[in-house]
Formats: sequence, C-alpha cells, structure tokens
Amino acid sequence: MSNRRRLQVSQPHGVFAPRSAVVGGQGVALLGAHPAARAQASSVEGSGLGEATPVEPETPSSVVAAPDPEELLQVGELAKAAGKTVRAIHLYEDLGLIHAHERSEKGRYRLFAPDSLQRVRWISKLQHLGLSLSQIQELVREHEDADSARLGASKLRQLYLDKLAETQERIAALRSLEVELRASLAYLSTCDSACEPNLSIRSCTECERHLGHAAPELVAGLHIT
Amino acid sequence: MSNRRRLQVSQPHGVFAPRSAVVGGQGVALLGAHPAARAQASSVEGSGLGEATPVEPETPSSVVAAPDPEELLQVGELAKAAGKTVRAIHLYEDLGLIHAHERSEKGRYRLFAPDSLQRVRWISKLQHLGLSLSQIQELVREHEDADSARLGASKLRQLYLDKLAETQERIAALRSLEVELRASLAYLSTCDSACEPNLSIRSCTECERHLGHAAPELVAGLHIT
DNA sequence: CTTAACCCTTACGTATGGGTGAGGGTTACG
DNA sequence: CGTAACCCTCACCCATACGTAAGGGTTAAG
Repeated sequence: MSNRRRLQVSQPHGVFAPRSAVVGGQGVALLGAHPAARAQASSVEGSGLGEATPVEPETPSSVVAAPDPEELLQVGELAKAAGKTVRAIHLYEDLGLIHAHERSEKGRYRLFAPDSLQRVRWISKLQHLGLSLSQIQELVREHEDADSARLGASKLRQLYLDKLAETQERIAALRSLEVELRASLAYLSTCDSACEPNLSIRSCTECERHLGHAAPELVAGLHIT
Repeated sequence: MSNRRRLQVSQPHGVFAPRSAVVGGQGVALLGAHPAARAQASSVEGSGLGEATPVEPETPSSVVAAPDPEELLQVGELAKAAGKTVRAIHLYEDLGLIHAHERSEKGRYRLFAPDSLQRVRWISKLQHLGLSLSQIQELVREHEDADSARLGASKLRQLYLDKLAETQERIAALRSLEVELRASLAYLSTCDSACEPNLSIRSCTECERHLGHAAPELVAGLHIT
C-alpha cells in the first residue's frame, strides 16, 4: 500500500474500525484530492512523523499554512473527534460557522482541515457560554468583515467581558443552589434515620423530628398542596 | 370600605397600580369566594397582622392550615410575585405542578393560596437544577402517590444527591470557562495596546506581539479559516 | 354606557438544535 | 457481484416552554 490513508483497513465489514484506523482515515483518501495533493501524498509518506499526532509539524512552507492533504478530515471523523454528530457539523457549515477546506472530486465529500476540529470545539465552548448558534454566526460574520484587527479584537474583548460577568453570575447562582442542595440533603438525612416507617407523606409538614430546623425550600416546595 | 381587597384602587385606568396595591389585590376580592369565606373575610379584617408579610401567622386553627381568603392570589399576582408569566402559571397548573386553592364563583378566576408562591419558586429552582417540567411532573406524581413519608424522602434524597453532583460538575465546567475567558481577555488586552491600527484581521494568526503566548482557544477559534 | 384592567378557554405559533429518513453515490472487501 | 461503510442533498419531524391571539366574562371608574 502506498499511503496511510486507506479504506476499511481490512476489518470485517460490520465492525467499527479501531481508533487508530479511524483517525488514519477510512474512505476518500486520494478519492478526489487535487492531483497535486495526490502526488504529494505518495511522496511524503513515511516522513517519520507520528501517525496522527496533533502537534504542528512546523510547516516551513508558505506563510499561509496549506493543510497536508493526508490530514484532511471527513465529516464523520471531524464529528467524532469533536464529540458532535455529522448532522451538527453540516448544520454549522450551513450557518457559515465552519468551512470545508475542499470537496473530493468523486463523491463531493467534505474534507476539513485539521484546525476545523479546533473550530468546532470553539463553537461548543461558546455554546456553553450561553451563545446560540445564531449569535455565534453573528460573531463570525462581524469578524469576517471586520475592517481592522484591532477593532475586531476589541469587539471580541467586549463580548468576553460580558460573558465573564455572566459566567460569574451563573456560577454564583449554581453555588447557591449547591448550598440549598446540601441543606436539603442534611434535612432529608433525618428522615432516613428518625422517621417512622408508615407515616403518611402528608404528615411531613408537621414533622417535629428535624430539631427545629424548618424544611429548606427545595424540600418544602414538594410538600405544598 | 370593608375589605383590603378592592379593585383598581382608584388609579387612573391606563396606569399600573403601585406595588402595594398590586399585592393588596385588584379584582375578584369577594367575587366568588365561598359564602363562609366571605363572612370570615369581613370579620377578620383588621386583624393587626402585617399587610402581606410572608411570615406564617402561627395559625392556631385546625391542623390543616386553611388559607385566609383575603390572602388568596389571582393568577396575575402570583405570576408577578414569582417572576413568571400568567401563561407559565397556567401551564404549570395544566401539568399538575400547582393547584388553585379554589375558583371564584363569578368569573371562575383561579385563586391561589399564598404558599403557591413558594411552590412556583420551587419549580423555578428545579428548572435551574436542570429538570424539565415533565421531570418535575414525574417527581410530583411520585410524591403524591408515595406510600410512606420515608420512602418519599429517600427518593428525593437520591434525586438531590444526583443533582448535587451534577451541579458541582457544572460549576467546575463554568469555572474552567471562566479561566479561559480571563486568559482570553488578558491576551486580547495586548491587541488594544500593541496592535497597529490598520492591520488586517487575517494577520492575527501570525501576530508576534503577545510575548510568545499562543492565542487561547477562545481567541484562536475565531481566527480559523 | 364605555373603557380598562383583570380573568377565562382553546388553540395555533415559535425558536432552538439538531434527529431521522429517503433516494442516490463512492469505495473496498470477499 | 453483493454487502457494508462511508458520504451527498433535500426535507420533514421533534421536544421544550412558553408566546400570542381570538372570542368572551367580570368588575370598577369616569
């Protein structure tokens, strides 16, 4: 075999290829890459670099890093690596959050540059920060037609400032919930030790077994008519 | 006037009644309450208790606390007090998460006991804990036909144990986002001070002004093709 | 009597972030 | 050549938690 990229790697059909094979590639390969890329692929092979290490190989080429055609990812690979579904990747592409580096000639497969993975992870982080996909879309668009680097950076800075404040609020809210949960658990532990086995659940509101502690709201709320 | 509950409180029509009036009530009043309740209302009035203080008046009555008919809340009052919409309250009622204590005779207005407010707040807290309304529904149903107090309590305890763990995970995740946000802000602050005004935003990937610090993922993600 | 603020029920609409096919290709393996 | 694993493009479907009328009451104020 002349290339690391090969299909199905001689695994039985109905079985998922092991991770190394999955990362190595499982379809496409030289399927539709540029002829140039194709040639490059066969010549580069055996370069001595680790199979799929995510370290940058110090590309000493041009300023604009041309992604090694061997490292292009199919949508399924990208999805799996990012913990997303193929559908999600498609969606992100539709929304313009991500771009395939190229398409294979034959099947028109999307081929993503390796840093697309970083991009998808970035999207996920923003989602966890509470941004919707359309807000991310807006952010990306603003960035794409930003006049200067400085202005773009300052926009981003403002966004992250807001998000920092928001995140701190959310943390505070969750911490207070945590405190309430702990109090509730402490309160409820009494039930396990001191409650008599066949008391009706309606009698909880008059329970005197909690050493004068009122039921925390998280507990009391359930006992309301 | 014979009662605290009165309508519109002599405010101009198009204007929202001030908070005190809102809490005091603005409709219904003796509109449809039980005749018994109605009588009670006029006799109890001027009991000397604070207008609408949420403290329990130590009801020395029967074991099952009969809500003072004067303190019953209309759906709008309840909603406002809980920071929800009327629609949301209706929804909660439909789902069986909350029950109107009674309906007025004339307009069939929902009249809620004061502790419904606590209940609604409880619902909100559970939502913030990540429970969906149907999960809350399930919890309420389980509780309602729980055989014994102890078993009910132990179920709740288990739930809250899970939620405590989950909440801690969420806090940890948010904290790590917070760290990333701070790092990104620090990184971006350099842009404001050291970046030249008319550099293209495409040049960010080769920026050497950040003292050898690589761009944090939250920043780098945006610069990807 | 009109207006305005509440309320009622019923019921359809909405946004988000995908899920889930259907119908059709491409490769590689046996 | 069949099968299985990828992939493609539509294009409809889904659950959640309400929003938003529409059509119709009730009261109190002017």
